[in-house]
Amino acid sequence: MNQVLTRRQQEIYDYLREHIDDFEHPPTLDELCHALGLSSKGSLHKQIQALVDAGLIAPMNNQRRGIRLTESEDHSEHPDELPFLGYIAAGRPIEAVERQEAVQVPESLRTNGRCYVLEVKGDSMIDEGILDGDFIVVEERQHARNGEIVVALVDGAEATLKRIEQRRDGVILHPANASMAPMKFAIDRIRIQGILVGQMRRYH
Amino acid sequence: MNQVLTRRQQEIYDYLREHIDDFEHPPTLDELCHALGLSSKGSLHKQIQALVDAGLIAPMNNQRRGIRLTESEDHSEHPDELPFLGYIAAGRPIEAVERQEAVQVPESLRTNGRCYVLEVKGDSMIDEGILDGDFIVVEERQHARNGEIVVALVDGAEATLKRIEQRRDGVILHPANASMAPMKFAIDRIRIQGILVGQMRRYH
DNA sequence: CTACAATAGAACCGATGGAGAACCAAGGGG
DNA sequence: CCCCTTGGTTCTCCATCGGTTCTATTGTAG
Repeated sequence: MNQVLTRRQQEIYDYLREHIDDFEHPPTLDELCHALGLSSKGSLHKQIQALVDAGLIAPMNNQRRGIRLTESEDHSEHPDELPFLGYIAAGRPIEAVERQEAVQVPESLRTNGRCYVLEVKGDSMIDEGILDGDFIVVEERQHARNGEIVVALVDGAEATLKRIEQRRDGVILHPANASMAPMKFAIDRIRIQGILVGQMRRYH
Repeated sequence: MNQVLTRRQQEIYDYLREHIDDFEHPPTLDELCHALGLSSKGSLHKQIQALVDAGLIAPMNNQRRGIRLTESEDHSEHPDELPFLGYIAAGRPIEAVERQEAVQVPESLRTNGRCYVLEVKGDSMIDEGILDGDFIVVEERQHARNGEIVVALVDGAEATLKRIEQRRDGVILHPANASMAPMKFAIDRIRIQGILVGQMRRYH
């Protein structure tokens, strides 16, 4: 069963991991075809079947309930905890914490995607109510919609937390601090690492 | 018993979770049919039966008006949940929520005392990074140290979230919003209801 | 050239959801 | 105590949706 995926299979699987939650219900083959720009559900079915064989998609034996990813079992033991990866400060790489810890995060502050927790250092997002010392919940994702707050990697080195605006001719990162100016970059200098989905602060 | 729901079954279950409280009594099949736009209670019954088999609806053996959701067993013991009491807006009493709900709150955001959760309305604490729509965790307590952020009751009527300064001759409540001024009260006009110990925000 | 991935498209067919009728049990009113 | 209403249960019938299978075509790597 476990074999290597073809390039297309990998593409489709990646697409599913990212977008399966965009669907109201688990998508049918036809819906997925449309979303992927295919026009033959027969073709798609072959790819899906390969992913089923690889154990990545729940097999649906002639049932009609749409396509679901197999549950990743690594969430099993601590369903209410997410990994704490380290500290993020504007303009420096994410400073990883030496030994991986876990942080309790309520369901409502996360998504179904892969999430992790960072602690914010610095005041670059202070006007959005994100303060030094706050914990943020980030969903691992490579694409963002304009206006979302993202963890972005500049030149593969500096990590930063900013509101993003993606244009044809470049990417603008907007800090939320009156004393800092937006910065514009060529598209290929920016890599999105995740999207801000939650935030927590303690006062004691 | 436990199997995956079909699309329609999921729809109907979602509908029930959402609207079952709209009915005066637990609904009859006919009422549900009407609400769902069906015209045959026989058909509906088939779907309901599937949900019963899936363990989501309490089996109703020939009882009338017997459609009830099975208590989600996760209500049983949730040490990680706190009661959600309602909304707090500066200058108004706490607006209690009709039916008490619970909110997951990580341990790190609460204390050992009795805690509860409120949703913030308004911008009076914006400069402390507490925005409209944020959830705050409050420890029930009658006394505060100066500088703590408290839920205070003014004249037994208005609830408000402010940083507190207690002096010999009165109590000063400091908003965290440049456009609002601190207010001073006689000591006996203010009753402290709780202390801010945590805060959560969701971005999705 | 051969092998294989990828797609289009048609054809197939069984699961699903819905209509409607018949049946049955409980309760209320006379 | 009987009858009628209300509402749950069971049944058959049927259209359609959606997963599956097949074949044909094209592109590409070896």
